[in-house]
Amino acid sequence: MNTRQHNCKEELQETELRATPARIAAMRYFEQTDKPADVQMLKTYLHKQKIKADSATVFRIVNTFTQKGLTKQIQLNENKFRYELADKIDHHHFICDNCGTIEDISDCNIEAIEKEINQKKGLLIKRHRLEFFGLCKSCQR
Amino acid sequence: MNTRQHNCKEELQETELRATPARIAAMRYFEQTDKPADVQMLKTYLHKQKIKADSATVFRIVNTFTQKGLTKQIQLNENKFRYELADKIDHHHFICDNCGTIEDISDCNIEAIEKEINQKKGLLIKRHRLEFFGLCKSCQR
DNA sequence: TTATAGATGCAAGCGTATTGCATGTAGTAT
DNA sequence: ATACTACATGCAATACGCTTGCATCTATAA
Repeated sequence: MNTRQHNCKEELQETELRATPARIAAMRYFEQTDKPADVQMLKTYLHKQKIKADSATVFRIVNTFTQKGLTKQIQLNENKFRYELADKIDHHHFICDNCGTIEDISDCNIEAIEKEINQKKGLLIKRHRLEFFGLCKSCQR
Repeated sequence: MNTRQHNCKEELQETELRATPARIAAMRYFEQTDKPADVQMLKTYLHKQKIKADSATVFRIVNTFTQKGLTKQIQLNENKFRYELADKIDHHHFICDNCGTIEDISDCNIEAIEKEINQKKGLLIKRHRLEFFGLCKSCQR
């Protein structure tokens, strides 16, 4: 659920990317759902929007989006990448072992931990990835 | 650096796995180094130990190890899996963007965060994965 | 409207990971 | 020590994610 309403076309032009139908629709996907998408999901979504795009194209789209900082690449213990908007406030994911649901988690205050690591070990931390696995509310029954 | 000294053969037998040369050597790899290994690395290591093992076999070895709880599968933003001992005390990884060095990080106290999430959202968290990315000490210069 | 840099489709190709089947071997019983 | 059996391995085929080269198409700007 992304409350901001973007003009996908403008957003693409701001990053010097041509506003092609496939890219506009992909952008719209990311803004309308908070489920990190893999290439197959995106491709399917595009087809439903009457835009048929080759897998290679979809791979290229997510790669350029990521490179331009629009999206970011994440891994949820699958042997493929997923992508989600990069400008969402810093958050993490919870993945249900049973049903696979992905839920956003925020307010983790990892920054404090990063600061401590920097002081202790001298590592310059730029990014982090944090995922939780377990059982969601309904799968606990 | 793992200070405990295991008898790899016994350890395998305890898990009802046959102590074949390839498995014993793989086990030894995991206990002698703290670098999470991918299949290629393991295969190369085995060859250096005069044990030639097919890639399929190495994949099967890490999968059975992981299934039996000896190792665990991790992802470091590459399109492949790595494996490391499962019984190491809870820790995380730092990966240098520049040179690729992997460093262990511990004492992060994620448990407190997990407890909070459980109370707030009712999610039952069983595992987590946390990785940091940035520049290591020598690459900062 | 046209020109052109950039995007796409298609097919080939690479690397990781899995699987079926025949063969080899560790562990066990004799 | 020997033979048996269940399990492990090698090999080849296959699946899948992802990338790339090249010809074609198109969004953008002149």
